[in-house]
Amino acid sequence: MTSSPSATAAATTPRVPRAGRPASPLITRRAAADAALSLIDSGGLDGLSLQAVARVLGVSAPSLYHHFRDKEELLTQVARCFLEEIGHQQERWSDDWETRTIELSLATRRVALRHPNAAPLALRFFPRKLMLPAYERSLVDCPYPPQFHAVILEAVEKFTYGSALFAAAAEAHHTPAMPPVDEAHFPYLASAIAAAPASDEDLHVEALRALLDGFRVRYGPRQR
Amino acid sequence: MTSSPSATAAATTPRVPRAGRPASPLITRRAAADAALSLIDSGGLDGLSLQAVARVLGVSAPSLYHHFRDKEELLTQVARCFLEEIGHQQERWSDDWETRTIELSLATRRVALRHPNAAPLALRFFPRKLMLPAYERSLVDCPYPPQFHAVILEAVEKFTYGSALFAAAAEAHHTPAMPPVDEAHFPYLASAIAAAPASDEDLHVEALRALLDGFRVRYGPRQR
DNA sequence: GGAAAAAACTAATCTTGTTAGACAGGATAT
DNA sequence: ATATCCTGTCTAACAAGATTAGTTTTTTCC
Repeated sequence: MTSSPSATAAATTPRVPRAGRPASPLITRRAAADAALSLIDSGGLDGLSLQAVARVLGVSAPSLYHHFRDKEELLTQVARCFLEEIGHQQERWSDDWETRTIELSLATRRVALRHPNAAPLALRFFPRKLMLPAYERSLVDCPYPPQFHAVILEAVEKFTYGSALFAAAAEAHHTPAMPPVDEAHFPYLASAIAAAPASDEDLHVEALRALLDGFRVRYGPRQR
Repeated sequence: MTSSPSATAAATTPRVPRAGRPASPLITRRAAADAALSLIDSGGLDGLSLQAVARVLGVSAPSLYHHFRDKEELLTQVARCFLEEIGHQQERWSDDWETRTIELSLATRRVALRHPNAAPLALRFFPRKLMLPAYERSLVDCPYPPQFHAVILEAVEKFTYGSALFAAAAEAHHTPAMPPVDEAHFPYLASAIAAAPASDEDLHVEALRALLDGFRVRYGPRQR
């Protein structure tokens, strides 16, 4: 965005060292975090080195320390980018509470799958402060009494991130979500898998719907 | 357990180098993983070095490579220890499906909180193969029709690990599960927190109960 | 115009994962 | 018994990478 076009050019060309303070900064926290995220996507979380980030930006590694206290702080920023992307998944969100809850949960899962290597960062550097508006938004039109709001928030959030993180981990390690199951040893499990929803996303939504049904029966108005 | 008492003694005494093959191996995969887990508990995941593990065992770092291909493989073993501990949390598990499901979920959460720094390993190196018996056990007496088993498994597992991992992360970083919330900006959220269950564990159980209620209403026998 | 701060650089350090190759005690087969 | 091989450890050395120190140039602000 704000980064000059020369920045990306410098990535391919061997970096030509410059001296002194440049007219406009070569590094922004934003650009560095974007570069890092992109490198993590392609090379894994452990594979990320400050040198690599610096190379993309066309600067030397120690220069990054002018913008970040240490690598941790850069990763914090990456986590922030990651979580922001969830909000940008959809132009408009549904007005119906249940529908919107499902939309948000799915969006989270999709972003995790788009950045499987970076997803664990969301766990390490979860910026709760930044999430507060989202929580508030989700409660404003929540159709259940306030004394149940905390439980509802907890249940939806933890299920959503649990699902997203595991899906990301499976994707990152190129392992199936479930290994081949010997029907002789595990007959119940085998038939459970055989009868499972076609796509993992369908499975996710169906599980979430069960939870939402639970809210209705447990916290909703008594029928009759 | 199997490790000789001299092993722990060597941790304090400066290691006296020995030559050649010892009568009985100084290193076992088990002892190494235990040592690593313990070091991770006290010094964090990033703080773990092979040298430190070796020091505890009273050997030199490269010796570990005779038992593990690389650090990853050691960490895999640590994750295995971690997950095993969940099963050892309770002597006997309830015969009632719902009760046992809650017991297992809570046990998972507690182990995560006992090893908050190690918990993320469960995500990176989830040994699905080893979990199969647990899945099967959980389905044998599941009171719902088989076509719903996959969804039920998914929902319970993902919520459980989501909750456990986030609780662990909060504990590891010494940050509260929820930051102080400005009542003026986020009135709904503020009152949700004020009315939340007293303990985080109560919150966890209550959320899980909502999910279990959801299964009942969605997959149980139609009333009337 | 000069001072101070900003933003980059180079050089150097230190920790760590990992590899290579040596060595010695136990196990096994003759 | 003895020669041989295997095993489990060691020491030495490397390469990568995070981080610190100190330098230099340019911009900005008075």
